[in-house]
Amino acid sequence: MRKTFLFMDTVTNKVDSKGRVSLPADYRAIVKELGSEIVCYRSLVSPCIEGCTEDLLEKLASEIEDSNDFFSQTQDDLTNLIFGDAKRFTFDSTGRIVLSEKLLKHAQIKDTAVFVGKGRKFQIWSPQNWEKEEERIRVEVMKKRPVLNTRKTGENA
Amino acid sequence: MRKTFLFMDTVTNKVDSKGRVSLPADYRAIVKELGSEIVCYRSLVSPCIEGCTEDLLEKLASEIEDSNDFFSQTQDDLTNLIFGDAKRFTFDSTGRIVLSEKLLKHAQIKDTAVFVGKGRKFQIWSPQNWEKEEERIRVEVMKKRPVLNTRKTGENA
DNA sequence: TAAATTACCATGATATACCATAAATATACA
DNA sequence: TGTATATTTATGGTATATCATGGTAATTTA
Repeated sequence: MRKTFLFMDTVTNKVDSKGRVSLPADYRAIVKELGSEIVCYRSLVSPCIEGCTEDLLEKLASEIEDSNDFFSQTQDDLTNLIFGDAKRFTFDSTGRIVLSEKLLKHAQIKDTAVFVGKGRKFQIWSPQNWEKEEERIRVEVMKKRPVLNTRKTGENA
Repeated sequence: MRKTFLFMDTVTNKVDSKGRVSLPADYRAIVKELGSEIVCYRSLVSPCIEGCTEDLLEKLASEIEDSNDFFSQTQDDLTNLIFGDAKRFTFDSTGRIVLSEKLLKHAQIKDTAVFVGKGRKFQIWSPQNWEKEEERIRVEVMKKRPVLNTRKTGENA
């Protein structure tokens, strides 16, 4: 039995004319082993699709429910946005899901999708947008690096 | 029920044309006993590959998850950088992993890999780069410990 | 019944698991 | 202490399984 469930790595797959795309095998293995399902929604801040297991959304819902934080209203609103947008995506026997026109348009994906692991979540980008985003992140993280290095879990790499 | 799990020592192994390389036996023993897997990613600051057990990344994921909120931009950047680059590496019955072209290129490794233990993590260097790095570290340490630097020959330093 | 959606099959490319041998290390024994 | 033997480890080669992807059949739905 596996102990860890992390979406990792960056994988580029083709998207056919029907919006079909193979979910990376590693991702499928996680979903299968958790007995969960994949949920996708439009990222609130970036031109990309965001995905996670249904488990995680459930956890998020519970947290909001149990929270007595006065300032959680913002997060509550954001959560509503996501749940309003999210949709389950089951993959067929060959491991493909069919992304909707709405999602593809938001991420500006035509015939190629880039899956980017984010631990509990993952993102799906167009190659062009991901290239830009990767560069932005690199610059951003380098700026904050000294701060990160003081953290116990901070990578020195 | 082992007490300590530390990657130690420096081991040099061959890398074949397919990127296959034997993980040092001691490293394998740790992974096996933890029931975990090896995860590797490009070092952000050095021309080398970094590795650790999946457990460690899992812990990191949980900490990020708990410390920041679900929608934090900082969290987004961090997770993209770390998990987007990291990849699981399972070794076969003979103890080898297959390093990706991306990792090998970053570390400038051709046919020889140097494994360097770093406790919870380890690094993989090309012989040339490791030689330089070792020298750099030596100089750095000496700067910070002038007392030790009374001897002119730093052979045993 | 036409269109759209979903499930299944086929195939080439790639990655992975396995086998055999060589080298290195540890162990046993004289 | 030195030599022989056993055991673990490293490495080259190859068979096998997996994966991504194009195509098609079955099913739904409008």
